[in-house]
Amino acid sequence: MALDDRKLEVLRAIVEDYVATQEPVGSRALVERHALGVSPATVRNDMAVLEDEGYIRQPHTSAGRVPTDRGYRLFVDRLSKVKPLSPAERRAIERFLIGAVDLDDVVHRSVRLLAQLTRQVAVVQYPSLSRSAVRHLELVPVSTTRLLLVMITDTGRVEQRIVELPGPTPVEDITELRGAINNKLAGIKLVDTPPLVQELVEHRSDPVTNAVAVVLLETLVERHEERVALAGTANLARFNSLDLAGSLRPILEALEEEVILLKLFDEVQAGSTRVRIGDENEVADLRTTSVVSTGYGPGSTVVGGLGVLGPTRMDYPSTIATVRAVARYVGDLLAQH
Amino acid sequence: MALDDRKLEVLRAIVEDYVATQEPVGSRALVERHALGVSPATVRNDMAVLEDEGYIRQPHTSAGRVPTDRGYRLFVDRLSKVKPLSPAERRAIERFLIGAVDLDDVVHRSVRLLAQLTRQVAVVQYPSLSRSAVRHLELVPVSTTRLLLVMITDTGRVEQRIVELPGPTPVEDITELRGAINNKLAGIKLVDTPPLVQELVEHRSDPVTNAVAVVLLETLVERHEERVALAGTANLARFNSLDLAGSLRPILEALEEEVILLKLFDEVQAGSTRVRIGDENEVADLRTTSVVSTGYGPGSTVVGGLGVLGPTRMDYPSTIATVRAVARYVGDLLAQH
DNA sequence: TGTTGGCACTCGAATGTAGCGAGTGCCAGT
DNA sequence: ACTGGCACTCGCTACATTCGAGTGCCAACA
Repeated sequence: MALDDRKLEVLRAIVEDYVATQEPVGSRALVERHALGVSPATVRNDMAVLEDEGYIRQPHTSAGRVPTDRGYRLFVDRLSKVKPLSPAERRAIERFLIGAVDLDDVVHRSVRLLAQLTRQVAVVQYPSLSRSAVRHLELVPVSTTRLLLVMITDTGRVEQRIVELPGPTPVEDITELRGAINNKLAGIKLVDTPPLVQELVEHRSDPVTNAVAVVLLETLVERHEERVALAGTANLARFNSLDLAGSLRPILEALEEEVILLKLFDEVQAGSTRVRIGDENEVADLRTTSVVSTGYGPGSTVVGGLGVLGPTRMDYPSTIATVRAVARYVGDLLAQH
Repeated sequence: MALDDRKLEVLRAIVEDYVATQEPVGSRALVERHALGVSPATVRNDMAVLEDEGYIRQPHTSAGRVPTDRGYRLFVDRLSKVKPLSPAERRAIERFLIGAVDLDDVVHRSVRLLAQLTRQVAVVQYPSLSRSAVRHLELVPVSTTRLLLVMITDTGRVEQRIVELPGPTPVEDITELRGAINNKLAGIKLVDTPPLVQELVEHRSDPVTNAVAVVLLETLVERHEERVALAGTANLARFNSLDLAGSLRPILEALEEEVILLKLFDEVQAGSTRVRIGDENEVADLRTTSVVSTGYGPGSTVVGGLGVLGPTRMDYPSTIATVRAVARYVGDLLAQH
C-alpha cells in the first residue's frame, strides 16, 4: 500500500514531535499540535499503516509511537527541508573561525564550533595528506648523521620525520639534495609522488638519497597519519539514560579509535551531505547513533571530511544545515590561506 | 584522640575492601576478610571513632562505611605501600612504547597505554615548550613574501608559523638570517631566548629581521601552545551510576578544556607523584574525582606532566605505581631520542 | 471508501504496604 | 580493653493496587 500525503504528513509530525519532546507521541497530542484536519481516530489508522510498513513502532503496547531508523530515513529523504541557519548562527560561525592563525587552529576551532552549534559530538578530519600537494620539502640537519625531514602541503599541513643518515654528511650535500627533491616534487599531488621519488633514487643512487627517500616515501604514502579532531563528547551524556541507554561506553570507546572516526569520512563529497542513520552505520558500536558528514575543501575540491554524531533522535534539518555551513566556511578559509 | 595502630589497620581494610567491591563495608565482612584478630563489635567501636574523626562515613544509617576524601588522603599518605608492577605490566609498557617513531607517537602511545593499564582517564602533556631548548630554527620560503618558520626543540617538538614579509626578499638574505638566528639561539632554553632575540633585532635592525622576530617571539613565549593528549574517557562510563552519579557530563566537559587539563600539571615534579583527592581539586567539576599526576623528562628534568583521573574510589597504590612507571619510561625514551 | 466517535482493553508508571536483613549503637559481663 | 548480645534503624525488594495514556476495533455516517 502506497503512503498517501496525509500519512507522510503524520510521519513528519511524529518525527518532529518526538525529536522535540523526546517522548513517544500519541494520536491525540498529534492532532492537537499539528493542523492535520482529521480526528485522532483517523490518525490512529494511519499510524497502524505506518507501523506495518516499519516506519514507526510502539515501545510498549500502551504507549505512543516512535520513529524507527527507517522512518527517520524517509523523513530525511523526502519530508524535511533543510532549515536555513539563523543570522545569529552565521555570525557565530564567522566570529569563531575568523581568528584562526594556522591549520591546527582552524581544525580545532571548527570542531568546537560544530559541537557547540549542534550540541552533539563533532568530528573534523585534518586535510587529508593523500589529497594534498607538496608545497615544499625541507631537510634540516640536527646532527651530522641525522636530518629532520619537514614536508609542507598546500593545505598548510606540516609533517616531520627524523632521517638517520648512513654516515656523516656535509651540509652542502644536504642542501643540494633538498634542491633536487623540491624540483622534482613541488606542486605534485601526494598520490603522484612515489614514482617520482623512485626516479630520483635511480638517477642519483647514493646512500644519503636512499636513506632520505625511504623516510620520504613513508611520509608520502602512509595513510595512517590521517588525523581527526573530536569535540563535544560531553553532549553524549545528555542522552545517557534515554536514547543511548547504556550504550554510552562503547560509543566513547569507538570515538577514541582514529580508524573508526576516519571511516566516517570514507566517501565524503563536497556539497553532498551524507546521513547515516542507526543501523546504516558500519561500525557496530555506533548503531544507536546517526552520523551527518560532508566533505570540505577550497572551492569544490575535497581535502577532508567533517560531521557530527548523535542519537538517531536528532534534529536532522538543523544538523544538516549546520554541518554544511561549517564545511563551506572552512573550505573558504582554506582557499584564502 | 590519637588513632592507634589497629584503627589505622581498620581504615586501610575499609579502603581496600571498598575499592575492590565498590560497596559499603560492614564490621562483620571486615573481620572475615582481614585477619584483624578482634571481634566485629570491637571493629564497630573503632569505626565509630574513625567516623567522628571524619575518615569514613555511612551512606545511610543501616549501611556499612565508606571512606571520605580525608580517609583516602590518610590512606595514601600513611597506609599504602606502592605496589610494584607485575612483570606483565612492565613488558606491556615496553612493548607499547618501543615502536614510537616521533614525539607525537610517543605521546599518543603513552596516553593510551596509561588509560589501558589503569582503566581510567589518562592525560599526557606534550613536552612543554617553555621547559625545552631550541635545537634548530628553519626559515622556509613558501613564496617571495612569505616564510614558514619552523622551530625544533630538543624534546623533538616542532612548531611552525607563517611569517608575512614586508616585501619580496631574496633567498640569500633569508639563508643569512637563518644562520644568524641559529647562532644566537641554538641550545638555549626557551625561557632565556627573548632578550637574545631583542639583541638580534637591535643589532641588525632591518624590516625582514623585524618581521621574523615578531613571529619568533610569539612562538617562543606564547604558552597557549601547550598541548595535551587524552585517552580513556570511555572508562568514566564504567562508574556512571555509582561513584560519579550524574556528574559525568560536567567531567567530560572539563576534560575538553585544555586549560583545565594543563592545570592538572601545574606544579609537577619528576619523581614525586602528586595525588589530588576529591575536594582537593581546584576545578569544581572535578571534585568527585581524584587525579594522580607526575612529571616526566629525560633524566631528572621535567619537560611535561602526565597522569590519570578517576573516581575518588580508585586503587591508589597500583595507579600511582603505573603512573610513575610510565613517566619513567617516557623520560628514558626522550633521553635516547 | 474514507472518516469519525465510542468503548473495551492493555500495560507501564506511580504509589502503598509489608517483610527481610545487613548493619549499627549500646550495654553489661569478662 | 574487648566481647557477645540485643534492640533498633532503614534501605531494598516484592507484591498489590490504582491511574491514565494510548491503542485497536467496530458500527455509524458522509
